[in-house]
Amino acid sequence: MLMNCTGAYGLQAKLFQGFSDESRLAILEALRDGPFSVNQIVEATGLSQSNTSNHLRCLSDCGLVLAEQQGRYVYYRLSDERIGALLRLADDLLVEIGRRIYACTNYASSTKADAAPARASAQRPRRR
Amino acid sequence: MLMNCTGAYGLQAKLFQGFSDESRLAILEALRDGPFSVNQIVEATGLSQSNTSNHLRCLSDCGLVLAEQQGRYVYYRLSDERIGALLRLADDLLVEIGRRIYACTNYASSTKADAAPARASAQRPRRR
DNA sequence: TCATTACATCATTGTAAGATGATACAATGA
DNA sequence: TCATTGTATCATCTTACAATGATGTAATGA
Repeated sequence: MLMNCTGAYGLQAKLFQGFSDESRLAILEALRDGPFSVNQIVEATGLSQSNTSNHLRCLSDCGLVLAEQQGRYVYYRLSDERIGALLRLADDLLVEIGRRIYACTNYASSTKADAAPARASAQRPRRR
Repeated sequence: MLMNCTGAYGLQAKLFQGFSDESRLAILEALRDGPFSVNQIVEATGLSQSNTSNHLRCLSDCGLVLAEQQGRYVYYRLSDERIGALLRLADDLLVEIGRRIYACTNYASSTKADAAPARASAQRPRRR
């Protein structure tokens, strides 16, 4: 399953995990223009059909989208207008800290020894 | 590193990934009461010291917290007040969809054959 | 200079979960 | 009843990444 959500912040973490994937964000953004069938979402996002279904199941299980069957189509829509508000607020935040996030390498970057030198991180304060 | 953030929603996904961990949420919540040193955060959250440092590095790299060294202490604080607003908005959302998130099993639940029967999911619409 | 404290980093391990291709199932129409 | 279309599920692979314990390093004080 997605997470244990045992601790105090488990639910919140789980909610944010729903937003923490590029494909799911693309789906949620597409769904802001109204209910769409799976194939319409596939076309809008460029994801594969099974991948889209997987993410839709995740989003549906997490309560972020609602599904309604009409004939052989299943139409998905956002379950709450505050989802859009949250995405907008995140956009505001990104304006401020976008560059820092872009430079984010986390503590796994040194293991791959790829681009950014981990020992000479310029984002965090260095000792004198 | 944390993510590739190549696509259109890469930055947003990365931002939300910063929020998508229970330990990091606990740290962020603790930091809403003002700047704290690492040890203070360790005490407030109950995480191990190295684990706390790892998460703080992630949060710092992602721009969600700022670090300032004073003597041998490093004080961390939230980098933007909208972080608190975003957490509050998430709380509002959770009031609405909390139960559904709690029941979230995602598509990995069936592989472990543990609790919830995957074939008889009651959260999503079933065909007639 | 040495000990202690505060914090960061490293190496390792285990697990979560995204992507894919194949397949199953359901709804419609011929 | 059969073919087609729309969607869901499954098995598998691979990678990301959280946690841990050990160690490194900087700042302070004795």
